[in-house]
Amino acid sequence: MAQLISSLPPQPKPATIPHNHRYNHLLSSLSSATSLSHVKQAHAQLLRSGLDRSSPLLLKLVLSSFSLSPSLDYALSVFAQIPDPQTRISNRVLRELSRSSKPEKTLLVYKKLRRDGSGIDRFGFPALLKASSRVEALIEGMEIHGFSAKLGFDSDPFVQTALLGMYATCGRIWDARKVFDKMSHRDVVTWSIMIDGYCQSELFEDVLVLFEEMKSSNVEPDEMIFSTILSACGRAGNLSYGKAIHEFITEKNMVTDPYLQSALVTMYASCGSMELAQNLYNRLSPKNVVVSTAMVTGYSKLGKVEAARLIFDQMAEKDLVCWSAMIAGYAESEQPREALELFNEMQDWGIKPDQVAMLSVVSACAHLGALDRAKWIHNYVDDHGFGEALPINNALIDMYAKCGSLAEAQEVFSRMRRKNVITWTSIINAFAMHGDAGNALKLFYQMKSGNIVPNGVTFIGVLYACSHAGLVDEGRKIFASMVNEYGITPKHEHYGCMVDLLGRANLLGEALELVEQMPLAPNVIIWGSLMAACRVHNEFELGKFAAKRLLELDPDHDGAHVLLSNIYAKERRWEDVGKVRRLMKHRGVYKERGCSRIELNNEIHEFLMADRNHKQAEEIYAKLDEVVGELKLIGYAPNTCDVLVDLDEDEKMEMVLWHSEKLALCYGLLREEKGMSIRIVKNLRICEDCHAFMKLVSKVYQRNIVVRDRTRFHHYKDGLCSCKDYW
DNA sequence: CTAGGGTTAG
Repeated sequence: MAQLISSLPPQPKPATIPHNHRYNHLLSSLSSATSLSHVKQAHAQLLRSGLDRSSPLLLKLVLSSFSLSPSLDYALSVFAQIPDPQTRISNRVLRELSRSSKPEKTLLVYKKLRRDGSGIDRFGFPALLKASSRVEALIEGMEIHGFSAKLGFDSDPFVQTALLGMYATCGRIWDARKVFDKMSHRDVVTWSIMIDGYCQSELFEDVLVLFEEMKSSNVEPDEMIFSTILSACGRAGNLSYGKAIHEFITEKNMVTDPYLQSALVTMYASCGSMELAQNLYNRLSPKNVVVSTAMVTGYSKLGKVEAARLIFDQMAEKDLVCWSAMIAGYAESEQPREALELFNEMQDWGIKPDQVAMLSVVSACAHLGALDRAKWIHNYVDDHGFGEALPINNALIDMYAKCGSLAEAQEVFSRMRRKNVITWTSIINAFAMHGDAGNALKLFYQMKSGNIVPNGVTFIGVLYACSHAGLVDEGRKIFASMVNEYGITPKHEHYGCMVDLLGRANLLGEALELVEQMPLAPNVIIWGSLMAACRVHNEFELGKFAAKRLLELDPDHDGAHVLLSNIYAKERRWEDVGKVRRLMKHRGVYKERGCSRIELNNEIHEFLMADRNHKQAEEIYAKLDEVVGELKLIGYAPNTCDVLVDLDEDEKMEMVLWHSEKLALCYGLLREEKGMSIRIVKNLRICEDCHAFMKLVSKVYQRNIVVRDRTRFHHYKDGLCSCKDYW
């Protein structure tokens, strides 16, 4: 057919070809067109043949342009050339646009139609409203609502359902409900949008009530509405209702539906019960990719990444989504090396990452904290066309900051043409975690003057910065403005920052007052912050109180046990010390083993505490002896107060000296060129002794040392640390 | 000619 079209004479002779022949010919050309150039040729013929008012042909032309054009622009220009398009043509254009990748263009066409006074009927409104929902354009949606009412279409059930959906996706659940209540006829689709709206607004109780109402109004539930309900059960953590729905579905023989299978697995996983998910999964045969991926994600989110890997390895065919689920699983389970390894393996299989997969990879590298690897990934991002994507750039800022390079984080930030609240939050947080409160606050004010509205996450970074710089009044003001100016309800994290802020400034009474007055029940974060402040300021009584509250909530919290036993030791209450120790032994509480990484020549070296597995272990321990000797000359004495196990003082001293960050540091001293910074990433918080040790080494050996611990960065230079000894 | 509303895994 392509041959036929291109061999047509440029000027068909109208006189010799009958009208309906030309009509049929063009119609069949358009129907069989397989590329945009065919459509363009047919378009040209259409214009020449005098059939350019024939609406079936024009409709066919518009539809072919939409389905064959790589961009929507050609289709839109075809549409624009139609002098006075019939309503059914413009309806189709609205429909195509509203489902396209550029739904906002629907609203532009709407405005044009309104300007031209062209008709929009009850078939056009659902498309317009769908477009408004997709871009969350509430104002436009309401205007369209008004217009549809003026024309009397707001009593059409399809228009009403679309209105309902528009309000629900724009977060206006009560406006949605108003439309719903006015409807005289509701079918399963109506109920399903309404229920999904409640689910999106996290009104899970209402979801279940509504579902009961639906059943009693004799509307038969279908597969789709069950998957909506199941997701509500999962998000609400309502396992018993979820199970009931499962039984219901089983009775109706619907468990063969792949959508429902994955909805069930996701529901069980969100309720924390992978046993039930696995139970169901075992009975499925064959198992499709989607449900297997749901299993992988379910296990990963519960921290059972090995179980996830087992499912993953058993999958017969693997697509991009399941690869990225597994990569994200490792990235979020603190196994960034496995995540990056898997990413390489995925590429070996010839699977190209998309933006979502790329985000997991960037985040894995952020967890890893390896700067050279970060630069490699940044290059990869640019080379594979992700360099302009906003979410990717936001993740790059975070990655560079967590790999210790504020400069590169800033570089990414300043090159970005578009910035959103996440961009600003990321750069503010970057400065905050490096202890540069001045720049963090400067950026915060810059952001506000640029009319970017901060959200709850932004304030965590800003308050964190204030706390670590001792800016008490500034912090108080900002906390107040968060509540009063921005109407953000503080969460535990915010109160935790405030407790930290006050605690650091030795305003422990005020910190306690805040804890007692806050409307939330204090959790592990809050008591942990208070306890840490007490540790720094040697506030034994309050420290014991906070540690005990913490242990009530988390009986296995290692830090609280350590603090309690240390305080008892300082008070020479040996019996209590013994009690705590026995309790810990009984409960099997022990500190997560310290682990530090250092990257040298693109290779990542990992050290566990007291690790002798490294191939240069001998040299490293010799270097350690040398460094310790050197430091002792200027007054260093190992400080064993953070050592947890019950040992005599000499043994404790050895334990402290074998902390993983000291081993990594010595390896860095051996291998890293003079003048280069030594960068270490640690899984736990750095202990007092290692902190003092790093400071001294930075002075004696004239080295800049950068240590990332569990919560922040320490930059050591000339015997001082950027954290000013509070962390 | 015959158009419109709701789903699944990262």
